[in-house]
Amino acid sequence: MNDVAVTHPPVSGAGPTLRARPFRPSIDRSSRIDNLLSRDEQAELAKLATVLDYRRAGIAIFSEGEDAHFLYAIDSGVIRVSRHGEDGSRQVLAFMWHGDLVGLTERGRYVNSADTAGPARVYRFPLQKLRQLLMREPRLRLHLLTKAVHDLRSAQRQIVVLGQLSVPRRLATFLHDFAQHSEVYDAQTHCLALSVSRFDIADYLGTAPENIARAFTTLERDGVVQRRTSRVIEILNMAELGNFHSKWGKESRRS
Amino acid sequence: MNDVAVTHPPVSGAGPTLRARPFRPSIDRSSRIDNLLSRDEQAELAKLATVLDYRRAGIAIFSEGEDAHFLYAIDSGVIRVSRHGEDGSRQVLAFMWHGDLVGLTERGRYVNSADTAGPARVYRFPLQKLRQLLMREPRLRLHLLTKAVHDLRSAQRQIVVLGQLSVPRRLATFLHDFAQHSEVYDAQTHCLALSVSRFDIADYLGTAPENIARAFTTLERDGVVQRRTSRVIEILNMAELGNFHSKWGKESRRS
DNA sequence: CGCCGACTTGACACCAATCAAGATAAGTGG
DNA sequence: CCACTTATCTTGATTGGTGTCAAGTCGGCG
Repeated sequence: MNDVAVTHPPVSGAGPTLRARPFRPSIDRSSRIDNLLSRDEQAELAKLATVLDYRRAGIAIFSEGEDAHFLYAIDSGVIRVSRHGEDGSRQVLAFMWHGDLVGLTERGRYVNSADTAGPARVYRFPLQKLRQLLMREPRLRLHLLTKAVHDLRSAQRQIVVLGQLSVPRRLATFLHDFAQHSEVYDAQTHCLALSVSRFDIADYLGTAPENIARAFTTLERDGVVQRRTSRVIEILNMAELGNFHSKWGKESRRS
Repeated sequence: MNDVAVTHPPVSGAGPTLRARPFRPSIDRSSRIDNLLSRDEQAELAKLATVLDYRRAGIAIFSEGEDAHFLYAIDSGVIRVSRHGEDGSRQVLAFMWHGDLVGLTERGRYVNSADTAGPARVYRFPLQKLRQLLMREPRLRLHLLTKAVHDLRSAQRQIVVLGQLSVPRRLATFLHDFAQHSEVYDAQTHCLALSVSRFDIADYLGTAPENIARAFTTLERDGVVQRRTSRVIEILNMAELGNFHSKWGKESRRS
């Protein structure tokens, strides 16, 4: 019944009944969406945007292989970007936050899948009109280039994490990254509210949920974190979490 | 003595004695460098370019953390893009080929290191002048955006490889990708000339050289490849090489 | 209050990391 | 051109980390 979205349906395909609502260029949290863009450009973008509200976790925004008609910009919530194997395996490529763009395509089709990791609001832009706007507004390209380069750096970092680090160290890195987002980290209490499941973390770090639990135990034993509940983690030593080459790491080999 | 480059020195820092030589917009192999660019734009780019010739493998083009002054476009050869751990470990992020751009930066510094995996020729563009040109030529941004998005897809693919696949399957994927480049793959004889060492492959696939050798043995046992020499691989079953989810794969788990 | 899913812990097998050593190829100097 | 030196590659043996199956605990929701 309430399983999906609301005021503006998130069903894929161009919904004829969608009511376009302007998206707010400047909200309390500094919107990274519209950095670099002038007022006019923002206004033009806003005319294209549709607001989608997702009520709960696990709702598909789009799936890999589908014909791509939209680009999505996240307003609030956390979006999982993932890729699925035909055997049922899943690799979470990234968790996306406020200001991030989602909807990477290749030859007109989505390369990845995206779904909600919890309640979320996103802006939806029709690719066709976005392309036209892109032709008219060269500055918008620079903006997209900045976004793409940012995502590229993140992806490369994840390659290093998966290629070099042990599971406990991967988890430490993940927690460190997650704690950079004030939506889920309270710097006062040093408490991190995980908005994703152990399955999500496991699929993001290329391992199994059981190993995530074990890795938490390891980190607790070494005194860098403390589980308040399974979803609320108190961070005792943030510096150690972010330190790639502290203990638990795999080791090197010579060239 | 001859350890480094030639007609146009590759030493970092703006070399005052460098002689700018126009780079050829269209060479025999379809140059992916200048797709989407008009003649005028190509000409402008050419005026900025310096040609660097690297004679042998292992020469650093730039290193992570350095102040970034140049963007590099590969003409011929294979370039390793990698990141180093303070413990001596190395993760090869990508092998770059003719037409690829190298020199990702963050806040004015190179994020990665790049060095030659063999003799190579690259074009070098001063970032300062490139930025000016970028302001004047909006189409160039679209070109760079295309490149960045391409690299992003490649990086995401590598995340899946490292996160999901066993070492033999990773090697199979690597060989499949390498064989897409006609510079090193002879479609007639089905022979792949590896221009990189076992160390390079190991660091690219997040494992050790010994395991690469073992993975080769596995692939041979299953009849998909055959080592002619350690650097020349005959490919017996290309389809199987590219099939992510054939045998040797790790398995799934449910959500 | 009780069911159910998410999380955790334990046991065990297996893949991969590591150390050691031998085989092959390549580069160097006589 | 050959002999020597050296790096690269391969194989073996052993250990440790992680995948996997199984069971138990915790917490939330009906």
